[in-house]
Amino acid sequence: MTRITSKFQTTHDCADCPIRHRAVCARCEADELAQLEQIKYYRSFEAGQNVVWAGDQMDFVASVVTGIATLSQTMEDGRRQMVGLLLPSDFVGRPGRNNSAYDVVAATDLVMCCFRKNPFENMMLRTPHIGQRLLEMTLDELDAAREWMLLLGRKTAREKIASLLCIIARRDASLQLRQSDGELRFDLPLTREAMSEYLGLTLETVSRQMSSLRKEGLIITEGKRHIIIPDFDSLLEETGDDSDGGFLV
Amino acid sequence: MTRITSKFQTTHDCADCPIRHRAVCARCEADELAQLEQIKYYRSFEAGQNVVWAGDQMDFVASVVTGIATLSQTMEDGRRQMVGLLLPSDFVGRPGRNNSAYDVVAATDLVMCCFRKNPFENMMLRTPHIGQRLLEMTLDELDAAREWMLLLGRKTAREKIASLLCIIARRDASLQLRQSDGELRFDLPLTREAMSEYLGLTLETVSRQMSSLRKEGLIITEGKRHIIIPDFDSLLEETGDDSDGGFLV
DNA sequence: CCCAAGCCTTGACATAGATCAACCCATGAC
DNA sequence: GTCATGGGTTGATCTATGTCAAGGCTTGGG
Repeated sequence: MTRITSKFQTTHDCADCPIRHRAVCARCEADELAQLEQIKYYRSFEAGQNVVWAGDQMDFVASVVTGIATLSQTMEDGRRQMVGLLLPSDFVGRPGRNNSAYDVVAATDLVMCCFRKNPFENMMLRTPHIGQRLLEMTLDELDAAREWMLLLGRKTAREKIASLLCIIARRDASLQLRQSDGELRFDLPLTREAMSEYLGLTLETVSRQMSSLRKEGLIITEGKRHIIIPDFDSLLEETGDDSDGGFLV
Repeated sequence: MTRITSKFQTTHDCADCPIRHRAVCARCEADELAQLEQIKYYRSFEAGQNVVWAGDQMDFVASVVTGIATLSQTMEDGRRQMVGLLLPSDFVGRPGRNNSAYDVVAATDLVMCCFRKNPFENMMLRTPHIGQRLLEMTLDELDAAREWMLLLGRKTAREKIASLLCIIARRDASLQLRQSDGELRFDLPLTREAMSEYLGLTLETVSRQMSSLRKEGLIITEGKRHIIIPDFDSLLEETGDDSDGGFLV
C-alpha cells in the first residue's frame, strides 16, 4: 500500500475520513486507529476485475482511494447499463442491506478503503456526523442519477458523448488541476465499451461519434485514450445542457 | 382539509410522521403540535398545476398526502424527461439546498404536507432519527433511479410500457389492496404524454404500444385510463426484468 | 345545439442508431 | 518472428422509434 501511505501528508478534515477520502491522512489514522483497527482495511483490484457481483453478499461499505469503479446492471439477455461511476472519494455500499444490487467492477486499477458493515453501522449510530455526511453524499448521487436519466432518455448520441467527456474532464480537472491555458487534457479511464454502457449506446456508435467530434476539432486525441479538449465551452455547447447549469448551490 | 382530518384515526408510528405520512395521525398531532405549529402546513394543487418550477426558491420540504406529483427536467429546446414520480408518502425537497433543481408538477389533484425548511433542518439536528429515516428513503430513491436508468438506456418501447404498468400496479396494489383473484385493476394516474416523459418516448409510441399490449390481451382497458391486468406475471415477462427480482432485502 | 380544447389513436414516411462484418494496430506469449 | 487477443475504427444495411398529419371521442362553455 505504498501508494497510499505516500499521501499521509495531505491536509485533511479528519471528521470526514471514514466516508470520504480525499486521501488517507495521518492525523485521522492516529485519532481513530483504535476503533478502526478491526473495521477498516484496503483492497486492490486490477482493471477489469469484479469487486462484487450483483446479488452477492457484500459485508462492507467502501470508498475509492485511487482508480475508477463502475456499478452496472445486467438484463437476462445480457444487455448492460452502467448506473454508477465511482471516482476517488466516492462511496459504495448501502447500510442496511446485505447484498449488492449491482456489479461493481474496477474500470482501471483500483484501490478501495473498506469498512466492515456491522461495525460501520454501529459507528454511524454513535456518530451522527457520519450519517449526515452520508445523507449529503447520497443526495448528490441522486442528483447525478437524475442528470444521467435526462441524458439516457432524451439526448442524442453526440450529446451523450459530449456530456460524458465534459463530466469526466470536469471531475478530473477538479481532482488534478491539469489545465494549461484554456486547454484541458486527460486520459479517458473508460474503454469504448464502458462508455457505451454508460451512455446506453453501442460501442460502434460511441466510436463513430468520437471520430465525428475529432474531425470537427472539438476534441483532439493522442493515441486512443488521451483526450485534449482545446475549448471546453465549445464542447459544452454540444451537450444540450443549459449553459448556466450551476446556479444551484 | 377534511380529507386529511378524516384519517386521524389511522394507527401510525409517530416517529415516522414528519417525513413519511401514511396518514396524518392524531397521536402525532398531539405529541408534536407545539413544535410543529409553526413548521407544518398543507397545500392542495389541481391536476396540471406546478408546485414549483426548476430554479425557483423552495423554502420547504414536503411529503405527498394524496395524489401524484412528478419531478421533471427540461432542456433548452423543450425536450423533457421525468426524473421522479411521487406517490402518497413520498418525500420531496432537499435539506441544504434553497432552489429546486426540477419542475414539481401535480399529475393528479394533489395534497402535500409541507414543512418550512429551516425549522425542519433544526429538527433534524435535534432528532437523529429523522435524518436516519431520510437517509433510508434517499437510498431507496437512488435504487429506484438506477432501475429507471436501466429502463431508459436499454429497454425497448414495449418493455418500457410493461415496466411502467407493473410499477404503478404494484405501488397501487400495496397502497390500496384492490386485487380480486389474480386480476389487478387501477386507474392510470398519468396521461399518455406524462407516460412518454417518464419513459423517454414520444406519446405516439406510448399509444401504439398500449394498443399492441391490449390487442394481445396482456392488458384490458375500460375507457382510456382504467386498466385491468388479467395476469400480472404475463405482463412481468414483457418487462425484460429478472423474474426473481426481489431477492435483495 | 354547436364549438373548442384536451386527450388519444392511427397511418405514412423519415432517420438515428443498431447490427453485422471486415479490418487495423498494439501487446504479450511462445 | 508468428500468432492470438483485446481494443478500436469504418462501411453497408436494417429497423425501431420519431415525425408529421389526420381524425375520433369526451367534456364543458356559450
